[in-house]
Amino acid sequence: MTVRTRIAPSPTGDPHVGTAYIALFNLCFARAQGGQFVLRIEDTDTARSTPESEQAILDALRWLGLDWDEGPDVGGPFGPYRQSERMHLYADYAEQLVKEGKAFRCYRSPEELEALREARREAGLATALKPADLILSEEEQAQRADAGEPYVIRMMVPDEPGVCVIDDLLRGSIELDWSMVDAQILLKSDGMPTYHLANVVDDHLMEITHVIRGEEWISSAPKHKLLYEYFGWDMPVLCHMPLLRNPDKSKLSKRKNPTSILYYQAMGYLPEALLNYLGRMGWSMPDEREKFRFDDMLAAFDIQRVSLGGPVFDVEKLNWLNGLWIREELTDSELVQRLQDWAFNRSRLLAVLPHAKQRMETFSDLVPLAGFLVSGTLPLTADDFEGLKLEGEDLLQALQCVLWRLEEQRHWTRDNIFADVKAIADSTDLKMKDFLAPLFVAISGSTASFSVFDAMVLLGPDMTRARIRHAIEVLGGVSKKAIKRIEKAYREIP
RNA sequence: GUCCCCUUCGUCUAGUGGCCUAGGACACCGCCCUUUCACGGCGGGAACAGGGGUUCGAACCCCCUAGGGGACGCCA
Repeated sequence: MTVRTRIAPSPTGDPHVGTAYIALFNLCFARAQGGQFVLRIEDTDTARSTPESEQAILDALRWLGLDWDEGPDVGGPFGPYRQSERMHLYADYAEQLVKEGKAFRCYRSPEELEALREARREAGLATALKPADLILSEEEQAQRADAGEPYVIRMMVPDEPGVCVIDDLLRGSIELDWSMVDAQILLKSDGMPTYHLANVVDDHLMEITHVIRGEEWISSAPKHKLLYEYFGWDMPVLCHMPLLRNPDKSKLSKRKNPTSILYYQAMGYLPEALLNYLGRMGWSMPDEREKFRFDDMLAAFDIQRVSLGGPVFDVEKLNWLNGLWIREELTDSELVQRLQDWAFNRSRLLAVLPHAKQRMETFSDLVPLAGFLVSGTLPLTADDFEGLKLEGEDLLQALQCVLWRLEEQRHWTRDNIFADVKAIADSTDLKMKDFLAPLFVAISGSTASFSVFDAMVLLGPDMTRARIRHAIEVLGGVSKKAIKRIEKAYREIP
């Protein structure tokens, strides 16, 4: 048996630990059976996916020690959907389905769609829009086509009651109601395929035999199964992994937890330990060992040992495990090397020194001045924010707004960060200087520090957000009631 | 709201009908080690969501209820 699995991470700007988690299990599953693991980054959302973000994912996975095989390069990891010569592939397949009556052109506008969904909601029906709801009269269709209105291609789906049976490697048969399955868009009006079409076409062309993906995909499996049937292709074996969770059990998200691999890098975790920890999420060694290498995991791997309850990502246990790795697996000289590679290297120091140099009188000033750049969580207390112009509820609101704004920032440059912070500062009647003071404390632990914007650039988005989040916590946190009020104010900021 | 998935200590988990008076790990608490803090060692509290079946026997199989999560986009 040749097993090929693949991963289609969604680059939300940074390499997500959830992506590494799925990649790890794909890799173990494939290799344990002598198969291949083919990595493909699949994001047809051109607004957010960039060659840089895709490269960052590959780099992060390599840093963790994961690797992959070169498969038939149908998608290929480097922005395949932006390559225009490949674009027609998906359009061709979509057209083929239209010709066969298995898909149709849809000229409905977003407003019409919303109205249709609303009507269904009111009628107490599922909001899934069916072909019958969407298809226009022939005259109307022709009229909109002649007017050159944009259209999408949607797949036909059953309208009559019934269930679709999906077989899952871990969960057995899952019965999903066809009433929940809408006439999924296959080709967007910009000519891009949606995930659903691209995924099925690519998996087929790449001869993928097994798909291991997150649980959030279960409900769209019927669409995929239907597409395989429409095309007359064999469907891969499906396996849905549990979702990594925040401490409150919701799906792991950067609003509640650092999710970027880059953050764990910046915090100074060993890649071996982080990978080890991910291997303990929903999985265990037969002998219940806590500490193991990737090779050990591979040798003992059995997909049936995956437990289905969504595991909470517990930073405390990760910390313990990382400490264990440092103490037990690294010699002193190896540790020296790791530390040098991590932050005490030439290029890193060169990036920091220009900011510190102006304020240095002796070498020994460096660590007090710039130590916060290589620290993790700062030892802050509410007292550190005393005596500033901004205080109380206003302070929390300011920090929360900055945090939200920065969470949306995709391009982490000094200018962009400055613009983000300024926008929020302008919404208050404070001077920039006074507005910035608490931010200094949150980011660097002191009001006397070099430019907070330079510091944020050097710290990177995830560490910056973690620091602000920590500051909010130290200040007592934002109550549910306050969050509503702040959200309202936030929305009014241009 | 509708559909689906899930449910063992606070957290990660072992457990696939008798080995379970439910084991390990993190966290917490106590003691020891120690000039301090860690590390390490020893010990402690802490769970089968609830209710019905099936069975000689149920954490494990079935049903119902409850709780949690996910999905319901021209995002993946």
